[in-house]
Order: sequence, then C-alpha cells, then structure tokens
Amino acid sequence: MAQEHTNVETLFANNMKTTSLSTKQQSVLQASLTLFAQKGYENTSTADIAKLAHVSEGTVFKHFKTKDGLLQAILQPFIQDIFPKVAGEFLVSLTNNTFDDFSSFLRFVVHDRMTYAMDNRQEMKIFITEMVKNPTILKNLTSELGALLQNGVDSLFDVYKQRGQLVDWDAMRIIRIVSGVIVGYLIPNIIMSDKPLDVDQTTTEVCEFLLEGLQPR
Amino acid sequence: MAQEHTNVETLFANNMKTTSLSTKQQSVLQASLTLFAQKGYENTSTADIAKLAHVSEGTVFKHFKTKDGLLQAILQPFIQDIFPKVAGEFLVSLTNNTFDDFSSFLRFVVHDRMTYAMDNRQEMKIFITEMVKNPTILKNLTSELGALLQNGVDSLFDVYKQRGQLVDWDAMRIIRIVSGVIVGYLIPNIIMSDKPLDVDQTTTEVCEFLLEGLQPR
Amino acid sequence: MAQEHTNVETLFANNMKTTSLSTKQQSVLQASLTLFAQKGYENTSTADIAKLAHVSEGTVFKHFKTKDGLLQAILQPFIQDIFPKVAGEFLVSLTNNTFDDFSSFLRFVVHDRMTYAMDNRQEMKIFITEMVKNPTILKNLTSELGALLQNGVDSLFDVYKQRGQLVDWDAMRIIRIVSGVIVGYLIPNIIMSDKPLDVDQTTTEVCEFLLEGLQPR
Amino acid sequence: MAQEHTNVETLFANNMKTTSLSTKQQSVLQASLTLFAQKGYENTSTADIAKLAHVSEGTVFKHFKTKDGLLQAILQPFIQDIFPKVAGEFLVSLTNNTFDDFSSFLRFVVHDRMTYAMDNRQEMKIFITEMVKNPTILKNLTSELGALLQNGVDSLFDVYKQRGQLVDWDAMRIIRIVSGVIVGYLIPNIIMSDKPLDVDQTTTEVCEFLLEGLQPR
DNA sequence: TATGAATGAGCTTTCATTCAT
DNA sequence: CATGAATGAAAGCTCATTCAT
Repeated sequence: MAQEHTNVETLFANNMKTTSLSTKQQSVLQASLTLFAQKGYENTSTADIAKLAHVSEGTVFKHFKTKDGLLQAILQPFIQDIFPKVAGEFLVSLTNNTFDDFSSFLRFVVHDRMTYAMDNRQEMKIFITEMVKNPTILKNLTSELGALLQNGVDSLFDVYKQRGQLVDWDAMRIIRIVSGVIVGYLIPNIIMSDKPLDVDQTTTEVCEFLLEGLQPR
Repeated sequence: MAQEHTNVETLFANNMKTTSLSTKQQSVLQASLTLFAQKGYENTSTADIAKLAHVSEGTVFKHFKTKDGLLQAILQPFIQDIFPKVAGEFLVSLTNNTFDDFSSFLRFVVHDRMTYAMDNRQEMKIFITEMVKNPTILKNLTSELGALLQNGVDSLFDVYKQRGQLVDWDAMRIIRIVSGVIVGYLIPNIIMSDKPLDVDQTTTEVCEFLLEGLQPR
Repeated sequence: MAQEHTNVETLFANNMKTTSLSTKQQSVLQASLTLFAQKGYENTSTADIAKLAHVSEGTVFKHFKTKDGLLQAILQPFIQDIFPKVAGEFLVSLTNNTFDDFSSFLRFVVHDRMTYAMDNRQEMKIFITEMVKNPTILKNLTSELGALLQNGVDSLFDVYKQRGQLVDWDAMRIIRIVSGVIVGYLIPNIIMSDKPLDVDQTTTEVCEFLLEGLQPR
Repeated sequence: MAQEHTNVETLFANNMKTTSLSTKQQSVLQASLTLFAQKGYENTSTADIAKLAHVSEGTVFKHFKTKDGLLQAILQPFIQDIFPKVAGEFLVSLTNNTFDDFSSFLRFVVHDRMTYAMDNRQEMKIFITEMVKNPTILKNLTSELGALLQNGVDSLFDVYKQRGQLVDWDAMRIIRIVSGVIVGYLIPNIIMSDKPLDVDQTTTEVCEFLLEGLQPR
C-alpha cells in the first residue's frame, strides 16, 4: 500500500509560487520559519530574520507588513489550507484504500499521522507554541477539524463497527483517544527535536495497545 | 477511601513562609504567576507585574534580581521540590492504600492526577510553555521522575500482574500509555483554561478505555 | 624651521571619511567627545548625547552598539592609530630637520609636544581620566610608545652626546625627565581647560631649566 | 636626621575619634575609601559600601547623609585639614632642621614628599581622579597651598640663594619645577598601584638631575 | 541607633517600523 | 522594488535615598 504523505514544505513552495513571492521574500519566510522554531516568536528579532535571509531590514516588512504578518503567513496555510486539505486528502485516501480490517486501517492512520508530524517538526513546534500562547487557534482548529472529520469519519467507522471489529462508541470519543495516545507519544519528540523516533516501531507499540481497547470483546 | 491530594498553591504558601518572603514580595510572585499564565513570559513586562502587585518597579527586582529569577522562583519549586515530593507522597499513599483490584487502583491514579493538574492550572500552563521553549527542563524532569517512579512502581504493578488483572508489559510502557492518554485529555483543558472539565466523568471515560487495553484477556 | 604639528581633530575627520560615518553618526561622536570631556564618561547619559547631537536615542546605539563602544571609538584611534602615527611622524620630522645644536632640538621638541597637547585638549582630558580609571591603557601605551621611541631616539641623542652638548645618560632617563617636566606643566592646564597657556613663553621657561640639567659641564 | 612623615590614615583615625564616629560609621568610611580608590566614585554603589562595611544600607546614610557626603568626608580632611597641616608641619620640620647645604635640603624634601605620596596611595588616587573630574578642587588647593608655601618658603630659599647654592629664580618657579619632576615620576606609580617604586633610588636619580638645573654655575 | 524593604526616577539597550534614497 | 539609517516607545534593570520597625 503506497502512502504518499504530504509535506508542508512542498505545499509552502506551491503557495509561494501561487502568490508570486519574490526570491527575497521567500528567503524571508524561510528564515522566519527557522528562527521562530529555534528561538520562539518573541525572541526572534526582525533584524535576525533579515540577517539570516541575507536581506535588508526594510525588505522584511515590504511584503508582510508586520512581524505578526510573518507569523500568520506561516501559520495560516497550516490552519486554513494545509490542515484541512491534508485532512481531506487523508480522508480521500482513506476511503479509496479499502482496508481488510480495522487493524490495518489503524496501522495506516497512526503511521501516516506520525510521519506527517515528524516530517514537519519545525512548523509543528511553532504551531504548538503559538497554540499554548493563544488558545483561540486551538479552539478554531478543533471545531473546524472536528466538523470536517465528523462528517467523513462516521461512515468510515460504521463499516468496522458493523463487522464487529470496532467498539460501538461515539466517533469523537474514539478519535480523542487515538489522537491522545499519538500526541502523548509525539509531543516529547517534537519538542526535544534532536531525538529521531522510530516511526515503525512506535506505530506497532501504539497499535498493539489501542487495538486491545478499541476492539469489542 | 479518603484522598488528600496536594495543592501546589498550598505548598507555595508554605515555601513562602519558610523563605520568609515579605507581603509585597509574595504579591509580586502572585502577580507574576497570574500574568505569565495569562499572557506568557515574554509578553509580560516587569511594569505590568509591578502594577498588578501594587508595588514599585524596584520592588520587583529587589528580591528576585531579574525577570528570569521570577520565572525560576515559580518553576523551581515545581521541579526540585513539589514534583518529586508530590510523586513521593503519591507513591506512599499508593502503597498505604490497599486497593481491591487494578480497576480501583487505576481509578484512583487517574482521578488524583487529573485533580492535581486542574487545581494547579496556572502553574501548569507556565510550565508547559517553558518546556516547549526550553526542552532541557523536560529532559531533566523526565529522567528525574523516571528514576523515581521505576523503583517504586515495579513492585506495585507486580501485585496486579500476579493476580492476572494487569497485562505483563514493561512498567514504563504502561506508565507512558496511561500518562499519554491522561495528557491527551488534559492539555487542551489546561491551555484553554476557561473550560472547567468534569473530572469524575472524564475519569470514568478514560478508565473504561484503559482497562480494556491493560487487562489481559 | 617650519613645524607642521598634527591635529587629532583633523585625523578624526579623515577617519570618519574613511569609515564613511553618516552625518548623524559624526555628530553623535562629536557630542560624546564634548560631553565626556565636560562631565566625564559616567556622568554623561546617552540621552544627553542624543539631545546634543539632535538625534534620537536609538541612533546613538545604531552604529556604536554600546555606550562603551562610543568611548572606544573616541579612544581607539588615539591609541592605535594617531599616537603611534604622530610619534612616527614626529621622529621623521626630527631626523629630517638638522638642528644646529641640542638647544634648538630641545626647543623644537618641547614646543611641538606642548602645541599638540593644547590643540587636542578635549580628547586628552578624556584620555587622562580613562587612564586613571583603567591603568591598563597606560601600561600598554607606555610599552608601545617606549619600544617605538627607544629604537629611533638613541641614534638621535648620540649626535649631541658626541658633540658634548648632551649629558651621557641612558636615553630613557632623559626622556622621562623631559616628559615629566612637560607633563608637570601641562596637566594642570589640560584639566582646568579654561586657562589658555602661552606655549611660547612656557617653552622658553621649561627649556631654560632643562638645558641646565641636561648639558654636561 | 630622623624624619617622621605624617600618614593620612593616622590623622584619619584621630579625626574619627575627635568627631566621635561610631565603629560602624568608621567601617563605612573605610569601605568607601577602599572602593572609591578601586573602582572610582561613580562605579561604587552605596550597596557595595554597605556590604563591604558589613552594615545595612540605611547605616551608610545615617551619618554622612548622601553619597557625596561620603566623598567629601574623605576629601575634605585632605584639603582643609591634612594638606595644610602636613604642609605646615613640613615647613616647621624644615626650619627646625638646619641643613648643611641645598643638596641635603633637596634630598630631604624629595624623599619626604615621595614617601608621603606612596604611603597614602589610595587617598591620592581618589584625589587625583576627583581633581581631573572637578578642577575646582585643584584651583582651590593650588591657591591655598600656594599662599601657604610662598610665605614660608621664600625665607628658606633665601638662605641657599645667598650661599650661592641655589639659582636666583622666583620661588614659585622653583617649586613648580621640583614638584613637576616629582609628579612626573610619581603619577604612573600611583595609578598603576601594583608597582612598588624604590623611593631611595628614585630620590637619588631625581636629585642628581634637579641639582644640575638648580645650582648656579 | 541600626535595619533593610520599598521607592521611583533615570539609565542603557532593544526593536518593530518608517521613509528618503 | 530594495535598502539601511533613523526613529522613539518601551523594555529590563540600577541605585541613591527614605522610613517604619
């Protein structure tokens, strides 16, 4: 089962071409991404960004207007475009691929999301930090993502529920548990970004446990 | 089964008396706690703290020397005293109370830790934010807490394993799963601190799932 | 005997052009020079400098980074460039001009150095103050200047010693005495900068005495 | 010829007893003396003084009112009491001791003043620094000391002038030259206070030169 | 008399942002 | 479009001085 996970960086590149960002502006965005992830938003000065992007201080503001505009330029595609798009893509690939049983389905889901998170560590770190600081983002995301998932996932789950491979719980409760366990495993790894994490092994470990709890007796 | 959970605020108050902090200094600490949790460390100015504490700017620095000193004064007892102490206390109360079965044991653990976290939301929020910014804290804490737990918990788990109520996995794996699920449930609640969370109901929900996965068939 | 003494202010101007300091930055430097000389380094605030230079507070730090950087920008050319350059120039003009006798030679030396000092009072005053505060400067300068002079002066003195116009003492001893007397005359005048000092008359007075002590009987 | 030079520290102690300074206040004064000499007046905080004196911050101000009061308490006896007193004492000891010739007289003077300066390095260093910063002190001192010396010294010099051992110059000119040479030798040693200076040898060296210039041919 | 917590004005420095070139 | 000098508000911090105990 070939799985083409979506890298945010690639989508970024596309986005940049779409909005026709000049080379300099692209390097400004890239520098911001690096520094925000490394030192945090508040501890990064626009002068730092200019230096790393090999660009004048004025150029930093030419396109993105303010420092916050720069942050939004990084976060917004995450929230408005990429996240839902990825989620949609994900759902599509989910519905297209017919899994033999819930076990295969779960393995795919866990492995895919973990790979996605590990591939976009930098952005994720900024995202998490900003979420902690500004919970509104989380709220919006939760509701937006929730609505998107609820519609698509319900029917997906029903298949396995009918086959007796999945416990008959509310779809959101199942999602919360699965994502909770995944998040519990991932967060330390995203934050302490030196450690690499073996996605395959972790997937096996996580699934073994989840299956126990999610399969009806 | 009476359960006296430990509130960090209470320990703070004791700490303050021990180090004999003046009334004004206590209100400085309290103001810092509030503002750091509300707006984050970097977005809180020492002038803000002084104003909220009804104190002059100089007073903020008289005792705590630097703004970072203020942060440390909030975090350090968390890391060096309270966390291990709480963990120790927790283990003692665990060994003293004899639980009828693993189910009761798990309910107690989950309920107790959730209550603790919800009672100390403010400090927790600051703690989480700083952990994201400075992962070294997380590393230290993980190893320190890990060592502490490994010693005491192994024997505790053995009882239930022998009775056939607990799956025969590595103790650390069990802990990681349990805390992972708890964290997964809690973090959104701590961050979006307006929402209250029904500890009793959440405990039931979490335990129901965990027991499925952790009890051998 | 034409004597072209070197004015530090002129060299400053050249330096400024070399490092292409903007007009505003030049006035910052000029204001610092004036105020440091007038009120001393510690008693001059960067706000004072900004006000006198008709410049914003930020501009003071844009180029010179710190207040100490400003001091160094004033002192460094003195130590690293101008002093040795002047000393070198001085030696060259000394060897080029053939003096009829030791008396003429001494008159030239005393007059030239006194004029130089009086022309650069402001810088000298800052220099002296900083030297008192930080003796390391003096040590470095002494050794650096000492090495420079020893080499060149020995041969110059030999001429007059052979003619029987100069006492056969160690060159450094002679220099220490001559400069000691000059310094003894000058320091009060540099410090109390309102008093003008008649260089010609003082030269006569100083030389009359020095000649008595330095000519063999 | 026994020579009892006057140590400022001794006079300080007497002064303290006279004005009945408490033990704590004495240590405050001593700490100020040490720190002002070491780091300069502006770079010494009253908290530093309190710490070194093992005294509370309030105590520093109890007697001396302001930080400047502390400086004056150190400098004033130098200017108003000790300097003139020492000068007077010096003149008395000069008139009491009958010297065989001008050479002996000069040796005594040079040796005595050099010893005095070296024995009171700390106070001298503060004195010099403050003089550079605030030239008024120098002006006052010069005139005060000038008047004092002129009266007493004229007659002293006359003796040697009549004997043909001293050139017939204005007394002030002779004093300026002698003190100029002494100062030229001493200042580097006072500022770079680690170097000890051999008073005896320096006296010989200085006198040898001065005698050449000051004895009539 | 001695203490030391409290004060608040003032200091140096940073930084997002603007604008003439 | 890009530049970088200039800006000025605001930050963290220091320190001489006061005053209730």
